[in-house]
Amino acid sequence: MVQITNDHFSITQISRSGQCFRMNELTQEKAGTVAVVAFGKYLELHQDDNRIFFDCTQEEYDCIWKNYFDMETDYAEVIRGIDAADMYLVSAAAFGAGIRILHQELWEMIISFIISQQNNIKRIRKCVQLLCEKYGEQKEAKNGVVYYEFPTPDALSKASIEDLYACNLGYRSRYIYETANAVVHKEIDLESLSALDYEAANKELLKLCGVGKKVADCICLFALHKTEAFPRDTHINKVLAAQYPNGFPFEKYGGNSGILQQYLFYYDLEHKEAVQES
DNA sequence: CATCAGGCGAGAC
DNA sequence: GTCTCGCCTGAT
Repeated sequence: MVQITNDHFSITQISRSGQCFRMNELTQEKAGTVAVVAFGKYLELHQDDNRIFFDCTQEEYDCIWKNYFDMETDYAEVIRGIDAADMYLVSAAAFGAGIRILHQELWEMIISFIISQQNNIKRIRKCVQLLCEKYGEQKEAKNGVVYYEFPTPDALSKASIEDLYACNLGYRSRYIYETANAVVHKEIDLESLSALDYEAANKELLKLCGVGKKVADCICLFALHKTEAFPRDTHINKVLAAQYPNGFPFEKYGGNSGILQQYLFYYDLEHKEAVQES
C-alpha cells in the first residue's frame, strides 16, 4: 500500500469525468474504492479526504501510477493561473478541482474515443468492457480479481465487422475494423506519435477512420498528454456559446487549455445533477 | 413515440 | 472549403 497526500486529487471526479472508461467504482464490498486497469496492471485505490491509498508496491507506484495519475503536475498552480474576473471558469475549476489529466495508453484511447462519439459514458464503458472480455488477454490480480487487458491492435484486427456489431458498437464497428487494420498494416505508426508535437500528432490521428477533430483532440489530451488540446464536444460548444461569445482566451492559457476544458466539461456535465440532488 | 448522447464520413455544392 | 444527412443503440 502506498499513501500519497494531495489536495487536488479526487478518484470520484477522475472516474466521472469520463476520460477513463476502465475505471470502475467497486460498489458491492469495497465502497469508496475504485479499480482501474492500465499498462498490464490492475489497481485498486481509495481515498480519505486528501490522502490517497494505492494498493500496490512502491516500485509499481513509481514506475506506473505516479505518471498515470499525473502526480507530478501542480494542479493548484494551474487553478491559480485562472483569470479571477472569469467567474464561470473559477467556479468550474473549484467544482472539479480533483480532476487530473491521466496518461493513458494510446491504442486504448484511439478505440475508446471512436466508441465515444454520439454515445454516453455508461454505454461506452459497456462497449469497452465487452471488447476487453472478448478480445483482450485475461489476467488475475494478486488479490484474485480476474481482469482483462485492452485488446491489442492485432487481436482487434482479427474481429470481423459483424463480430464488432455484436459488441454493441453499432455504426462505429466499421471505424474500429478499419482503424485496427490500418494500424496492423502500419499505415500509421503509433510508436512515433508520442515524439510529435500537438499539431503533427493531431494531423496523423485524423488519418484514422472514425477519428475526426474532436476524437483526435481527446486522444492527444488523454494519451499523448498534449495539454494544449481542447476537445470541442456538444457540452463544450454549449458552454463556449453561452459564456465566451467572444471566444475562449486560448492565448492566456496556452498549454493549460486542455486541463481547463476538463473543468468546463465536468462542470456542465455534473453540476446540474449535483444541484438537483442537494 | 421522438429525441439525443462527449461526431464522423460521404456526398453535394 | 462548407453544409447536410444518415447512422447503431439505449435512456428518458
